[in-house]
Amino acid sequence: MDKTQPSPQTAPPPPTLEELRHSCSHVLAQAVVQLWPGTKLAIGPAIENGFYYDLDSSHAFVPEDLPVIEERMRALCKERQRFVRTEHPREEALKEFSSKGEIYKVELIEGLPDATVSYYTNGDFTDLCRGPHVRHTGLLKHFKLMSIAGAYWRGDEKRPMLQRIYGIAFDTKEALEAHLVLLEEAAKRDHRKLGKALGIFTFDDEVGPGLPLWLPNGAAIIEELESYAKQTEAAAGYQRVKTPHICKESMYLRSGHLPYYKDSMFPPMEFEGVKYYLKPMNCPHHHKIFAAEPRSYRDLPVRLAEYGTCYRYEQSGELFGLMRVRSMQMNDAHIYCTLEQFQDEFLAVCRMYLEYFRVFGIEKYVMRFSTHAAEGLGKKYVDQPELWKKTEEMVEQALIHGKINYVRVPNEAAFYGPKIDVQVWSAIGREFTLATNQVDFAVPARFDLTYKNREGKPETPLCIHRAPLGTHERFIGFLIEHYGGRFPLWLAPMQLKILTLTDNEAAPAQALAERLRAAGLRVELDVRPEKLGHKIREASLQKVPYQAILGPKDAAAGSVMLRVQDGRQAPVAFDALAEKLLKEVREKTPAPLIP
RNA sequence: GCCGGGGUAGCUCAACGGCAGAGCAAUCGCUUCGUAAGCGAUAGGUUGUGGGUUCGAAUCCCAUCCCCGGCUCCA
Repeated sequence: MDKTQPSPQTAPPPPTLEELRHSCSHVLAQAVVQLWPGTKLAIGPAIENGFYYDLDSSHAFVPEDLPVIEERMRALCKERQRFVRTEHPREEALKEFSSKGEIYKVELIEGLPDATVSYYTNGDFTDLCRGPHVRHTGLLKHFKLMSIAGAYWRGDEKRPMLQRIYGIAFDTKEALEAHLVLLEEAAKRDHRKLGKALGIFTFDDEVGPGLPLWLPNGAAIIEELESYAKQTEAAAGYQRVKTPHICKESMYLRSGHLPYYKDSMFPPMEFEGVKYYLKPMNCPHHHKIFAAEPRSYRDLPVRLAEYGTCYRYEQSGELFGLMRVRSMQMNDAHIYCTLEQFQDEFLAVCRMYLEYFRVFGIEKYVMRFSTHAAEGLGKKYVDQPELWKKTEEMVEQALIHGKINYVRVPNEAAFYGPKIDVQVWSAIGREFTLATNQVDFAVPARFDLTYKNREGKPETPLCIHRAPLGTHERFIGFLIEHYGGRFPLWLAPMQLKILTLTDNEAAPAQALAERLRAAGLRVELDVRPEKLGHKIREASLQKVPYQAILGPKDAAAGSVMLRVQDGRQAPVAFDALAEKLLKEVREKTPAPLIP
């Protein structure tokens, strides 16, 4: 009923998501201050998919507060208060906020370089904010408060912990609802939930947190992944090695890991006066294999691969299902090569990634290229700054040359070289960090790794650390969510379930199962005296790719009715069944096929 | 590690100071059946663990372990 509404020609552009989200966080703070006067305000930025506000209140927020706060926010929005931006000299703002005891705002202003700072005011509420905001609160409609959480002030664990309230905001009702549907869908696909329901893995209090136990169905997936990886690596000229799970302290002192990563390693065990550590990575062991024999430039590149089990003492609060664990099986390999060979080797690794993405149906990916700190080389730098820079240039050139989709992220490199994190997006658009690769110029020298060059002089090789399939733990966690538990035939723990109609089919069903198993297929039998609908339901809930229905008519015809979960089906002769399924397994068909 | 929320049957959950329950799964019987739940019966528990308060504790308090949402971290 806004009579002053401007004509369409002069209508202001619709608010952007950033404006909506900033404004929502402003109104959130306003509502909280009204409900709990004296709450100190910290910061309320717009974030991907939403916004949050950090608050320091004598009131301890509980989830039940969220609807109360949200109701107050909606009341404020109904008032259609204009947001008014004002500029104030820095000193004046400092004085004003310190007089109010807004210590966090004071610190924020102190960190701002500009001579003036901006406030946004609506009604009687004013907040320090850079903006931008929407014109008035009436434009804020499609938002929802989601959760409360603790957050360290300025992300520093040594500083006070504030209370953070998260919300989401969109420009349309449809977008908000779509996002909520996505969250629901994500919850349904949660690998922890599906992993349990499908009998893939479990945790046990007495085994310990972060130490997954792989159940038979999980082990079946592991075996398939591993054999695929081994096949791929063999074809790419990798050699397989095996190394122990522990080693002496001196190796990690030499590698340089111990000073940096001691906190993330399980404490050492000591015997015969020597400390031994569980290995948190395979690199030093592989370096020792490289060093085990004299190497010539003719031998390079040397590619050593191992599905090595590593142990990392992740903090208890960091553990998360299969995604962050304390024992992990890595699809690891180290490539030792010359500077000249670097680009080809690096791109071959990238191509292996792309092939994996294709096979697993990963459509969106990005390589995060992590370099050294922007200013100087920082503490992580070991020695030889020229070589460090050169390595980064080499990596970046290889990425460009190979037309690899990458983004540059400064200051997140490993201590021995630049890092490439592989981000992928699952079928429902959730982001995962699957794997991380490093280019290492530092550690081979520390291990005195050398090869004889053409002139017979010793030279230090470059080392590429690569793990395209990451760890079994994280990769299978990703696959569960990516496929929603409906694995392609080659990975499915149970590939086919034979469902009988009457007792008369029990014997032929058993014979067929034995035949298929002998062919190498994972087959289960359901001969219980249950109705077919019941059996189909159970097999569907177990997400078995194929159901083979065997009734009197099928038995007479010498075939089964091969059914997929969505109900499509076709008869397949006993004699043709194994080959049909094996073909799909060989070809790694993404979804079950009905002839 | 930090802030907050949780932990009840194999699973999903109820009971919230007064006899610990339901559905599904399981077991046993009946049913021999054609495309996502056939019928009946039985069994299933030291309410995560250890203390405390109380006539009485799943319920209130303390400690501890584990899980969840975040923060921090992620070689």
